[in-house]
Amino acid sequence: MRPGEKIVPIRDQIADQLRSDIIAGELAPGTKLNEQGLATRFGVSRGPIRDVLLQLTKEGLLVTRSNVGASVSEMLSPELQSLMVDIRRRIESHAAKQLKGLMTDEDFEALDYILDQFQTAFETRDFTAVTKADIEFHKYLVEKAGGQELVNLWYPVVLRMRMNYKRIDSPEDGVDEHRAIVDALRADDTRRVTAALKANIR
Amino acid sequence: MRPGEKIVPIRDQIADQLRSDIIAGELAPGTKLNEQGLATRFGVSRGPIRDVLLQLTKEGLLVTRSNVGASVSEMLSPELQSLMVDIRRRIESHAAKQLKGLMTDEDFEALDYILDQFQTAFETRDFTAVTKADIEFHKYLVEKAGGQELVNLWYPVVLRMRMNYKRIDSPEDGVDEHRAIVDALRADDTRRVTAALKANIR
DNA sequence: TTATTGTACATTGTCAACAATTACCTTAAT
DNA sequence: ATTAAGGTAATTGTTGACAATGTACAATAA
Repeated sequence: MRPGEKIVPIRDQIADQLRSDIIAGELAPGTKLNEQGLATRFGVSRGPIRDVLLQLTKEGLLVTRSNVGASVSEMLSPELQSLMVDIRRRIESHAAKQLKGLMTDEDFEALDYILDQFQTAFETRDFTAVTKADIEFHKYLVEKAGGQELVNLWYPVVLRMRMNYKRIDSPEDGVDEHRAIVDALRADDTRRVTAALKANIR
Repeated sequence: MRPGEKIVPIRDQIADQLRSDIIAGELAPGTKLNEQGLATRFGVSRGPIRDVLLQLTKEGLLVTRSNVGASVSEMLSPELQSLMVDIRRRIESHAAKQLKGLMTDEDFEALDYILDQFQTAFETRDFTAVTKADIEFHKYLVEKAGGQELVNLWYPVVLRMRMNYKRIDSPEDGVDEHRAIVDALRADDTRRVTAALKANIR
């Protein structure tokens, strides 16, 4: 197989799809997810669907009650929301420290590519794609800094934060903010990276 | 049915068992978990086992590779470990704030009961039970303060922290530290609660 | 009318068989 | 001896059928 050609298990694809739907608000909080329905929709049996529902439940996007099923989580209380922001900042600040002297040309190339997608998505008003690119950008840094381990901690926090945003407050200056982060990373200036991240996370 | 008599699904019981084994160190990092083996051991089919493995993977205790299987996670790096401590303190400090004026007599009764178990477990040198009681204590507070939502965020952090402890450093004065927390809660003194929690989390 | 009980239906939980993928071991060539 | 290729066994992924549970509604009694 050609290197770089990666195989994505169907269950991950289904999970991505549902995550997008939830974050984009197409599945409103409280919406009940029927296993058989999803199975038919995605053309698989209920087995993989159950895996996906369990996964999204652990990520905080769904709430599952025994023998009843899964439904989309309600919005976070303001208190929890600000706690999430706080924790996410902590994690990414931590990542910024670890990244000192670690970024390679390939990394910057990858980040630039993600930012291009971000820009395009923003210009075409595809806010779902904007959100995905935004998450992808930060995820790249978090993974680079702390590996899958850190991503696993960080991911549920971001998802829960994103769930609470309306599509309207997609930041006009999101691209600039992210470019500021990349610039600070290029300068290998941890303090500036941290500051740029804090400004971007809200 | 009498209230308080709760039904625990077998899959949760299996998950609890495996969690204990991992945290107690009986399943060393890197140990591969065989689905069929676990199924036979617990007398169920592979279905529920797969659910459990996926769950523990999301909690960070296991690492799963596609088409290969699940194995016990490796220890955290010192950097990640201290980040975990930091985040856990943030969460429980947040909980402390929310608990102001919220604790009832029933709550204190429940906490005292957990502490009794803690004491007994410690005296009989059952360190697995000590750990469970310890986690149960903090979990009670976190859930009371922020509901299942907050527990879902907090739980993986605690589990990953606990995994890295040897049984030897089971604190001699764990009981006292927890009594201090309860006392501060009784006095409804948020600052003291926070301080007591911070001292206990390490 | 209201509360309760029983019944039918829909949905989730579990299971065992089958398919797909990976890991291991044997064999052969350099 | 080392490495590569092939085949076999073990393991995970998926499926459809069946069991267990919960929900909704209708019938009944207070």
